[in-house]
Amino acid sequence: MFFESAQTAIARHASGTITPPAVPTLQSLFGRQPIEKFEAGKAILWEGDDASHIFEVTEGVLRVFRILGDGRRVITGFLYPGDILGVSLKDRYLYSVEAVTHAQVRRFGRNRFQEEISRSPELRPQLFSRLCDEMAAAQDQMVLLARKSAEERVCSFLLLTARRMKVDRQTAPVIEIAMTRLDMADYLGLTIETVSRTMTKLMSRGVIVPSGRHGLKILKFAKLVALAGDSDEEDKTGSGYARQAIWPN
Amino acid sequence: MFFESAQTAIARHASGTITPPAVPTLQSLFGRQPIEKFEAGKAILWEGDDASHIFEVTEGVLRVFRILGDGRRVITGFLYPGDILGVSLKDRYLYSVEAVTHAQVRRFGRNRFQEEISRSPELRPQLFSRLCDEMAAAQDQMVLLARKSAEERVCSFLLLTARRMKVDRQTAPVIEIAMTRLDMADYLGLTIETVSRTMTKLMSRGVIVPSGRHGLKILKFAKLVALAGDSDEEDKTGSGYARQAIWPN
DNA sequence: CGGAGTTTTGACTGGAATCAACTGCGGTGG
DNA sequence: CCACCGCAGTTGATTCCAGTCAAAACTCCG
Repeated sequence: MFFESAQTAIARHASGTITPPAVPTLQSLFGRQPIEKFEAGKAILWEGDDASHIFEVTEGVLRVFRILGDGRRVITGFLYPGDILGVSLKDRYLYSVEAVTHAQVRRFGRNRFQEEISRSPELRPQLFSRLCDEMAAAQDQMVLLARKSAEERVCSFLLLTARRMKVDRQTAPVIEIAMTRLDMADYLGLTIETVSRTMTKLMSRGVIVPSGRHGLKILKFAKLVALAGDSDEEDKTGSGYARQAIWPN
Repeated sequence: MFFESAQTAIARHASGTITPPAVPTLQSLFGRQPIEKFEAGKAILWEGDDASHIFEVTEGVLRVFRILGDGRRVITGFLYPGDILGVSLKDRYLYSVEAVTHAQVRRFGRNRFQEEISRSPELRPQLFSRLCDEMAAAQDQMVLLARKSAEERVCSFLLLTARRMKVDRQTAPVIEIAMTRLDMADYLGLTIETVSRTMTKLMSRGVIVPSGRHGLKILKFAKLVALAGDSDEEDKTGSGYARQAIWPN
């Protein structure tokens, strides 16, 4: 599977003897870069900054967001280990990025990154594929924000989180919600009160139950899917999600 | 300017003697393809279809949309002449596209398109640039849908339309609203009634006035900008918008 | 234990949705 | 030519979902 193999390559690099992987992956580019650590709440980059670097998340969760003039915040996405940050860029970053939890990233100069990309016919389709995934996620989010109710939004978010953690839906999966209610609200276009109320309702209906500090056990997966609203969508959980890259060399 | 020069290349191709442009552009790829016409309301492609072609819009306006299981529709964007359609794709289209007005497109096989892209170091950065523009637009839209009021949404839409028509803001520009209230509503995450009421209010305040069948004259441009809500944003009207492509060969 | 930040809960409000009636316009055919 | 129809758009009355305001409860630390 695409993501797995990339992760494995990283792991090899991080631990022992460093040998270039047989097929270069986007992540393998970052393998030799030093790890940078950020505590929760610290900024990795700011909207409007000179877009000088590309980042790979190696640990933790990040939030990507923009702020309206009067302080309204919109979180456009969360980043997890294995995600790459700053790929879709102009000459300045389009958004700010902060650590939600303690987090680690590797950094790669943009010019060098672009050289590598233009040199390598293996890397290019991977990069295209990433951008397309990002676009697909953005469109899902537009659908959510434009037409879904509060409950549908929260359920969609829980399912998205479950998907990112690659849980299998059979065994009452436990997901970790690393972010605060405020982060969730700013991601879902709601208020913290509405998020809280909706979560409470889902718990009282036995769809989910708390599980430890930030954990949530999904008791009724099918119910959650139904409540998420996009009934026509294919099943995106599991291996079907990581499709072959369609872009040629 | 980036877009202008591309358009000019197309125009040359369409009219007389066909000579390859000095620097190939994405649009010049489409120059020799036959023109296909669609009447208003007809579908160009459907979500889930085999993503076999890339399109260039040469005339008219298209809507890009997705449908929730129960019929709710979300328009994720509109396409104007010069826009390219189907670039950000997996093996299946992520959305449906219909003609809003009578429209014309040129079609290019995806495999051939990908060959051309991977062969040409001039074309690749242009394609990346397109994808990045698309991402930027998607993020603006997420901000709009997540946090803006009905009035801010409508004003943002009018400004976006003005920008796409490259009007200059000094001379009380007239914009053409080709789409119906329903299209606007499904794009802005509102209902037709709310769109209608908001437009009426803007007219009664003298911000805009009707101008012919589908035309709107913007009388108070600065007011419209203020009402659009994103006060921190830079001025995107005019030449500053078409930046240099940042991607190298 | 205390205090700050986060989350929950409750009462109330408000902006947009809904439901419904009406207007205006363009096309069509008697 | 104009009466009629259908559709897009407007306007009004009412509803309702999520926002706002406020206070209490919980959690994590030092």
